[in-house]
Amino acid sequence: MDYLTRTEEWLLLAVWKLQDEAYGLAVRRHLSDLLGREMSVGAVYIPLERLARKGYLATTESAPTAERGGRRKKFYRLTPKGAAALQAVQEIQRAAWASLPPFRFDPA
Amino acid sequence: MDYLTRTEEWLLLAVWKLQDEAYGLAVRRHLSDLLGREMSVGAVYIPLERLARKGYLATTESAPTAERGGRRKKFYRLTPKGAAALQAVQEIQRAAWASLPPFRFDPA
DNA sequence: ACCTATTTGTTTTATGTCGTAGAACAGATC
DNA sequence: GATCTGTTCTACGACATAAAACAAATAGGT
Repeated sequence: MDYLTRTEEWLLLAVWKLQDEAYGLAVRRHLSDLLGREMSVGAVYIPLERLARKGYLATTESAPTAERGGRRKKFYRLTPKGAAALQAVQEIQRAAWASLPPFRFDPA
Repeated sequence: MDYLTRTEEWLLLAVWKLQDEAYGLAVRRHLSDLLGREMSVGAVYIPLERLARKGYLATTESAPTAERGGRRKKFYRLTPKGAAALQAVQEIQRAAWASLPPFRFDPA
């Protein structure tokens, strides 16, 4: 596609919004919430890693936290390249939705 | 995904905009134009057929026209179901982009 | 009139990437 | 050790794409 896919866009936006709390499961909760439907674990982690590999996200490992099950988290943050990709796709979106005629459907 | 993919969205919008002239190659030209990059033939026809199969588009065959290479065209038009799917995905988009903090990147 | 090159259009084929569910694994606290 | 939070791995279906094949029409020279 050369442009971000939709899930890629949503993941980048989730990371952006969550700021310092953007790790896998938090992103998953955020998006499940947004979409009104549970996302599978793989549907989040795999694309996140791909986005990191491509330079749209940067990662840092946290130290383990003092919480029940407090395993070390892998935090993501949006890179300038990621922000640029978001902007690019949003501009296309705007253009694609611009100046549509009114919707009519004539069964025929 | 359960939501339209991005190419599906763009294809539906192109069909919508082209109205009575929405056949494969016209859609391809329109989108290549919009995206500023040539789309392959398959990248248009295959998803279009899938969208028709799923009920987002309806099709009608034209009679051959009196033009050079005037082979019969296969016209698509957006169905109410297609319009509803577009609206659904657009609402999620709006929500996803809402209330983002300002973008900052601390290399670190 | 014919014949073949060209044009417009659609279908098919093959392949790589993406999306997804779910199980497995890891490491911490209770 | 049971349980909780978190990440990685595995396997498979769906989607995206390029390019070739196929189809059916006209154009134009002879």
